Amino acid sequence: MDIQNTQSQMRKGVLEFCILSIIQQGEVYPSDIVEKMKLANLHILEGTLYPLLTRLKNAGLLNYRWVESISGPPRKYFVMTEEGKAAFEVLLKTWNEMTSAVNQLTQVTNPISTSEATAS
Amino acid sequence: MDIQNTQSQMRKGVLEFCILSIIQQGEVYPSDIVEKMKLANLHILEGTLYPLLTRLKNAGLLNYRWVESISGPPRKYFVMTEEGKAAFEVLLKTWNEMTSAVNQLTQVTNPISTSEATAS
DNA sequence: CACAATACATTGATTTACAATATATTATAT
DNA sequence: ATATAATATATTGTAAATCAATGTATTGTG
Repeated sequence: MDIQNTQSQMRKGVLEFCILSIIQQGEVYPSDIVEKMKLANLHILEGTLYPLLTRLKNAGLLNYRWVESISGPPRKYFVMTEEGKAAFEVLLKTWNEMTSAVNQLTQVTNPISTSEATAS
Repeated sequence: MDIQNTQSQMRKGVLEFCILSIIQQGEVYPSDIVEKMKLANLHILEGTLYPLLTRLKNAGLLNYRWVESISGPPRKYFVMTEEGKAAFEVLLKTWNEMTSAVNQLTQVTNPISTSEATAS
């Protein structure tokens, strides 16, 4: 167990969120996603991406259409479903709440003021 | 596969980071950690926490000392090693870089208002 | 001495990212 | 035509980690 492992875990946690976000911004095929993720320093491999896209498609969050390519086999271009857009909004809220909570937990200069810290 | 799964993944990714942060802020025993995580809406179970603390201890990031309790068996109070403090600084940097990247990727136009994050 | 409360710890199942490899399509060279 | 290279989708086997359930141990109380 080393730090790199923990860093890797951090990135894993947001993979689906980021990929949904990329697809929401416009139709893309898998290689586009790999490229955009790499630009954000969030590397993802094809062996990870294809099963993930299949899971999201089966869950009803994504759809795809075949598009002919001028230089190779046809590509699967992915788009968000309405359900996918709604799911992304929920995840965006979760992301903002979680980063806020983690920032409070990890970057406090004062002890956590738990005014509501009564028993469970 | 549903949204709750993805939300859960997000939280998993920052578990070790948050736990190191809690221990860095002061000696705690496992139940303290569970409680503090719950207050941050980042729930962790004992079956997850004990192996995780053992991993961090074996990796040289943590140490512990036994402390007698007035109402039950003795407790393991955990403290950071120097190596652990250094590792936490690295993870803090990773966290800030990653959140910045994800926020750019997801095109968050409004900064999170709850923290005074002016870092990096 | 039995029982409850507290605390540390392990086991088995499930999930999932990754590395390696497989399958399929198109264009180019010979 | 056929072989080869490039591009693209897809699967398999392995390893790591969380979780639910359960186990072990210590202390105090009736």
